[in-house]
Amino acid sequence: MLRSFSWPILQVKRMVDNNSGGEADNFDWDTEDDLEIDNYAISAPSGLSTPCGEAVLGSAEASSSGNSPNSKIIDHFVGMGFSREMVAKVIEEKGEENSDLILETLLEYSASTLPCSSNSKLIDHFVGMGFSEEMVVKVVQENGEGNTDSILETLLTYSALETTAPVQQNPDSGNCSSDYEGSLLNDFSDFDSFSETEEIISPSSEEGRKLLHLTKMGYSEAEASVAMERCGLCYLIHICNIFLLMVGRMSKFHLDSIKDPRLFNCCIENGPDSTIEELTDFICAAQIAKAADALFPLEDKPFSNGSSHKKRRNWGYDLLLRKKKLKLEKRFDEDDDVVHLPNPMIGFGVPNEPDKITHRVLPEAALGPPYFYYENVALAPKGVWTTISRFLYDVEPEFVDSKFFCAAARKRGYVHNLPIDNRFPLLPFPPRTIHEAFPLTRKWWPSWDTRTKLNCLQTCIASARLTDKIRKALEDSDGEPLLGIQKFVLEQCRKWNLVWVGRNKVAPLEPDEVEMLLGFPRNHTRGGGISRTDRYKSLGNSFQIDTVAYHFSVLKDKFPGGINLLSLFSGIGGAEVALHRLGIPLKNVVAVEIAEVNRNILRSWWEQTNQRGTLTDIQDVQELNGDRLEQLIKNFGGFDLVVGGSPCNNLTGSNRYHRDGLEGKDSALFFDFCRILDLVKCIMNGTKSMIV
DNA sequence: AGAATAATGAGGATACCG
DNA sequence: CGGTATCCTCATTATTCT
Repeated sequence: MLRSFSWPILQVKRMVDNNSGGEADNFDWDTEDDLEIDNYAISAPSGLSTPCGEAVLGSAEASSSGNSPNSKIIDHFVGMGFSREMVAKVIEEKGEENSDLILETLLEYSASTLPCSSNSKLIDHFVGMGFSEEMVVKVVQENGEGNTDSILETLLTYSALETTAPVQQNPDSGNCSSDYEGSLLNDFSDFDSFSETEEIISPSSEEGRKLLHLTKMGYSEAEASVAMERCGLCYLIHICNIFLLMVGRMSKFHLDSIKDPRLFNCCIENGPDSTIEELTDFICAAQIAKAADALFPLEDKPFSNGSSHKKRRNWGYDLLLRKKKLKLEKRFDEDDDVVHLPNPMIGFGVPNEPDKITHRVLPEAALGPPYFYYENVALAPKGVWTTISRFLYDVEPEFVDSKFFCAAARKRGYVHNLPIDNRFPLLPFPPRTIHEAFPLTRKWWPSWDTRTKLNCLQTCIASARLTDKIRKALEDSDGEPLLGIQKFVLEQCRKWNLVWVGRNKVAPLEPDEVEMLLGFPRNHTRGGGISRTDRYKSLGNSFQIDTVAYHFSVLKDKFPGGINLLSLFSGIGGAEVALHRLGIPLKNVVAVEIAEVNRNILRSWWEQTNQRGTLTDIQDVQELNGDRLEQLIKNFGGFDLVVGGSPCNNLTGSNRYHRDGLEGKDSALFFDFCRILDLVKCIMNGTKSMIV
């Protein structure tokens, strides 16, 4: 019942029906990996000890009345949800130096005072969570104020009734037994279609209230709309709140982590199996990660030996996700929503091949503006593409192997909402075979190496030792080498993309040869202080220009005056180069790229090609929040195209150590793509309707 | 000389296909 | 069930920089 997709074309044309309609998974209420509240209590304080989340900071500043030395620290803790008096008292007692100690004490106090706090305080507490005052008063009267758990349960049940009753008749919904969470989860996790869900849980009369509710909780209005549009996040938050209340704390800090888009994934992946335990697991992991961020300011980087702080940003997830992965593996065995890769891998069609598809029906939510284009490796672990598609408005991925465009294979999936008729390729055609690409090597090519295409260009090259070993093995045999040797050599050549450069001599490709194969201008990545290793790495992570340009070509007619481009994970500028080579003028380009070498490459290409538009580079996708986007969009009136190929290193088979799927610390940045795309859509639609 | 940076070599696992 | 492909990471060593 769940996870049924609507990829019309795929279903009709390519998919052998695999929708066997498995039974609904049963609920998993076991507590095999119980959340340890102790752990939580330890981890969270350290995280809270330093100002970290924007929201926390923001609220602290907003409410800050003076600049006395400890007003800030008081505000800090007040921002976490503690009362001002209590914070002041504790700071008086313990001094303001040791924030860990302060927090611990605060927690002790609040744990002991919460249950017997004054009636009005208790009511405020729940009203602060978004319940209406009347409802809270009523429920507190019914339940007595001693048992906050049952108050919350009842509140949740009531509010669920309030929103679902008009549409859905649930005979059990009247009682507030312990399985209420189950029914709630069933309701909100019915993700068959978001629009349907939306109808059920947010009838139009409720919408404004919910939006208000979310904005009150610290969401920007745009984010709140996204959340509501997506899956009725309100329920999710309620459920998380149960846990937070149990732990005895409720603060913006927590909400911050709930806002993490990965939570969507957590819930959606688990579907009806989502348990409180899993959700709380998730939050806990998020807290740990956040705690790490807060604990170690940017100056000292204990986890990374020098480079990205992205690494530690996500390390807290590892614990959880490893656990979760095991569970998922079990479940996915029965799951049959696996994306089948097309064979031949030509997507909706490639130049010079028959079987083109020129028409498809996109889900309404997917329609632009803006156009979007997302790319990643085709051969990702099971379920990854299903998730990606689900997050990108259920658009069917287009799987294309670049071997139909150039002399090297590159199997990639692209999710986009571009038109697909009247595509045209870049001219001149690049070399399509190894011999065309490297004519000088032809005379060294042995007859038994029958390759005509290279394999995927990767980020690493074969070692000198390997090519030496191959040379020796070949020299040892007179004339035609033994079949065993041939097989070994061929295997290594395929694995490492070796080419023949002399008698018995194979070699890895040079960086400029890779540039040529990928469709970049020669020396695109050369010079400017970039090491050879980095060149290989950047190139190996890049788009194949001819392939991407073929997909982008449909934009040429639509944007004769030029295009505004938001390029996420832009790397060495594959999207920019592709558009440029198509002759589509680049008006305003915002490129987000973490690696400095890559930003330099793009910047120098930009200058060398005498671009007349403006290039804005941003270092980290995390910087690109609603405010920043709003400002950018206001400046030049919206993006026409949002492009991104998020990190694949946790998806690719080449990764021996951390092939963790979409949850991997780098590949999880996919969710930032979604977040940003959603924001862009919201802001642009918002501005349009305001103008009109 | 010692620290920072770059190059090197070794090293499975997953998933698909026939 | 073997054959095959995969935008790779880690520890160590070499090189460059200060």
